[in-house]
Amino acid sequence: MTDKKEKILYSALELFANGGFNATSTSKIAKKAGVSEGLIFKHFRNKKGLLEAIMNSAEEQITLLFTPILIETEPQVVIKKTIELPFSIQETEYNFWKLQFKLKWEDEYNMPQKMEPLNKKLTWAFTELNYKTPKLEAQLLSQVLDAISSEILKGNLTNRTELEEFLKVKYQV
Amino acid sequence: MTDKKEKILYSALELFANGGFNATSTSKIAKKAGVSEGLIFKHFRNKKGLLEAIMNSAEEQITLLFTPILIETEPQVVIKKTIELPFSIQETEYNFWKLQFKLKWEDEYNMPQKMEPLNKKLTWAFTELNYKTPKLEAQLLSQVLDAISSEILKGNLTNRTELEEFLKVKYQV
DNA sequence: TATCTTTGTGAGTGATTACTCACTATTTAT
DNA sequence: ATAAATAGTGAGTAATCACTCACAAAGATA
Repeated sequence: MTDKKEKILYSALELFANGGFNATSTSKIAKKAGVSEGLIFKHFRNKKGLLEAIMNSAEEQITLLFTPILIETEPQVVIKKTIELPFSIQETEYNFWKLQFKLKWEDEYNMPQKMEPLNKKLTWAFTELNYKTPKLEAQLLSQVLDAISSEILKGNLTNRTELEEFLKVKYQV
Repeated sequence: MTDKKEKILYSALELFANGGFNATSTSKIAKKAGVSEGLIFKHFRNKKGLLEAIMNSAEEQITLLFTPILIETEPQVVIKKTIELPFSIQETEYNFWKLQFKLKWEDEYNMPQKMEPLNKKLTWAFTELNYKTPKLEAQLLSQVLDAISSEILKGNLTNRTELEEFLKVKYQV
């Protein structure tokens, strides 16, 4: 990966995440990246290919986040680590996740099945802990974390640590 | 409000909600509405004015939804009615709310303070019911409902009634 | 009926769009 | 050292964009 190719990807990510895909022109991206507009099409074929190049790394990123939870054998720790997920997002990764969450509203990129492995594991954890309806408990918790992640990324959440502690107390983890 | 003006608004809403504001051209709107493109600008000045005309009715719609909860005096009923909110959205209103939720990701239209009255009322209800941290409970519940609304509007929620019942049992309402 | 206002049209505008292509500069392989 | 492959440029293109404007039709008012 050349330096300029990386700069294109990075600039596109920031512009797509904050302004949206359609509102971001290839000329803007080129300008921000400090390259000629033509180079974008050399490296990524077309504008959509540039978005897909960004999206492709999402798969790995999600795996990276989920793995420590999926290999956990203690049900309480599974829930604890899941709660910690949205609060562990680094600020340098905000643009990346902002784009992911935004794109979930586009039919083409809305892939709810990506959450399935985590949901399965959570259902198992709640079963182990003798919750009456573990499947619904898992669904609820993952929705809570989706909402919290959204609020964090939008910059609306002022009481992060307070909320994290509250959830841990609620689930006794 | 003339017939054609309404047709423009309705067509724009559907296209904005499903394709996004920037991806929807004024010529597409005119075509769908069966009017000349120029009429859009006669009625709404510019494309953004058209979006704002749609957004203006959001204020009233939210008030309409919140009022029955805000005037409620029984804390348990406040929580019950709040839980019922996302499940009471009519399918004919999906496009409208889809657009609202999408726009929450745009800085210009992200207005978290719109939820404040409901949050205040929920905090009061949880206080009455002797919850230890009523403010956080209110925050959590409204986030849950935000997430559920999103899933419904995206078409990802297959077990609506089951989830609604589960929440009511959880909050004993 | 005559006049004024509102509603509506559609061709035309300059600006911007995503993308191409002929070309040059720089690496890499032999 | 030379050839081939890759990285990079920037002017150019057709299509589309939001928007304007001169004008016509329809309604309201007098």
